[in-house]
Amino acid sequence: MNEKKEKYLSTGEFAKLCKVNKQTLIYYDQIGLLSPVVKNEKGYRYYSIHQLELFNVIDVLKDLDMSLKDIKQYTQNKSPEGFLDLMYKKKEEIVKKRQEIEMKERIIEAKIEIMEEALSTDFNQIKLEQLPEATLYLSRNIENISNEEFVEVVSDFIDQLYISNLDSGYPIGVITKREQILKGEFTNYSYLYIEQPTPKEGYPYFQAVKGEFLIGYHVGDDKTIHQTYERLFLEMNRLNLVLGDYVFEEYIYDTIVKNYEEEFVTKIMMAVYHQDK
Amino acid sequence: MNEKKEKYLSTGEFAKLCKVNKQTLIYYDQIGLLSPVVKNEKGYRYYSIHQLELFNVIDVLKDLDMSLKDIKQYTQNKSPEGFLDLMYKKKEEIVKKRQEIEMKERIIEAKIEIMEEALSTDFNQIKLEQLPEATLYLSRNIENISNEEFVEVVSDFIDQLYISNLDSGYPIGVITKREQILKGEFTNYSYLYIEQPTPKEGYPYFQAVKGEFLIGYHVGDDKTIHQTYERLFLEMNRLNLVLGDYVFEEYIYDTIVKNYEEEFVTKIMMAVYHQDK
DNA sequence: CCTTGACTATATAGTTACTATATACATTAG
DNA sequence: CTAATGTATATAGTAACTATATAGTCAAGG
Repeated sequence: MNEKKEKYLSTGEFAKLCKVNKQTLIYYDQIGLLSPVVKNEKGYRYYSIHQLELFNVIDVLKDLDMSLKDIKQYTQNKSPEGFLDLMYKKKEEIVKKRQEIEMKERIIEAKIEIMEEALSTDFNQIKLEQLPEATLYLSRNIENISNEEFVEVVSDFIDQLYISNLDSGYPIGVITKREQILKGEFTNYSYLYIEQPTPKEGYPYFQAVKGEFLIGYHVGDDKTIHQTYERLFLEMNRLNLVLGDYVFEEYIYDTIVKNYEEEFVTKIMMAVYHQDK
Repeated sequence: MNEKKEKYLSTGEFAKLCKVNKQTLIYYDQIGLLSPVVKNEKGYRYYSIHQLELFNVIDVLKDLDMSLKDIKQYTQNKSPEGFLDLMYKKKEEIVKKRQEIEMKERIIEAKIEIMEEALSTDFNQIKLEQLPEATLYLSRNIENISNEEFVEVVSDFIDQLYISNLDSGYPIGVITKREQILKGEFTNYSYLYIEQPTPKEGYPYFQAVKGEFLIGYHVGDDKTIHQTYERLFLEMNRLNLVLGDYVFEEYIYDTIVKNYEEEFVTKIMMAVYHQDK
């Protein structure tokens, strides 16, 4: 009969169950966070399986950015009510954490999509394409803006993306109006934007665009982008096209995948329509 | 015209956008992970907004347990192909990470459920209840087992839970057969089990149970559990019930919410049937 | 023009949660 | 009975910040 004898686990065995280093358990014992139920005369530690549940709870709390000190605070003053309160709080935190992970997953997926497209694109070719309707989240107007104002607009824009969970992982692009383009002010942008593949209801500042676009790629620094615009204008003339209201620019290769500005690639999408219409 | 002048952000401004401490950016500059595009003669750092995208990528990689050293390794040797490969790899990792978070969310939910039930329960009362069908994941048989064998069974059981994603957050319980109960060997358990609220197809070792149960609560150490069993037997007699094949025990209050064994609470669920049947 | 307050910088020390190493004693398997 | 494996303590090292101390910079107001 094994009624009397309780079943214990050595430090090594318990560490294996917890999937941590043995030293970590010794450390937890030292700081008084999780001590074995029994310590024999030789100083050997013995844990009970019930302590595995406690370890798992500690592990979850740790994952939710609770310091070992704060966790210890709780474990030294345990109660069902206190634990329930803690769990209510941590439930909210873990939902937020999950959403952040989901967001990061979307970012990775978006990067993969962009890179795959880029790697199968000939940057010398100019294409005429019918682009589908898209929903864009826009910044405030940034025409002829000062550096300080620009910083503020960008900050607000990024903050909005963050607090409203609008970051789709797609790159931030810029919109330039026909007016500026015709004046040759190719970098006097009007808005920042980010595409929203699954737009949410109830958000303002969205603008749908749809129609025919002339698409070209600029390789190199922004300062030389007029060269690519000239190539695009030539192609427009050749195809008997007229410039529409807006031009969209997106970085395809930027500081994330290239070390030098000369290797950066910007995708230029000009709204156009047929002259004979 | 602001064509020539590029727009820059100071360390403080950029830190706010990145949602990190200014010191962190200085640290990243020091280790050569992310340096500002411009550093003026006074040593002031100026970042471009494009660097925010790079920071975000670094942040995602960091979240996926990549060391700053390894991230630096990549950033010093950038290429679209290399980045795409990295993203493919990290996509898999983040899916795993999300699943782990989801699991932890389930654990928290299960703890809340158990605590809420416990807090509204009178541990002195013995109830007769019809329990619905439940799917249980069982360990190997642990009757009359030695300590070493027990450790192995528990390890295998926990490992299986982990690798098959079967941990529902519900507590691990024990099953004792009528045979042992009648012999008074209340702690000579036959199996460990964990309830599976959403059982997965294709897993063996599952056993459904359903029927009438006499439910009581033991407050205190396992060693005194015979006292509660005696109370349960009295109630069985009073209600003209006969012991069924199995008894289930689950810890309701254990080392997670109570500091002393005398305060632990075990829920005992005895399968019973009516004598006159 | 000068001062004040908010910014910037560097250098260095401290923190958290491990993790590794060195040394010594204990237990168990052949 | 020895070798291999396990345990222990003590101490030092690590990663990624984070805080502190000290000093230079800059723009705005009196």
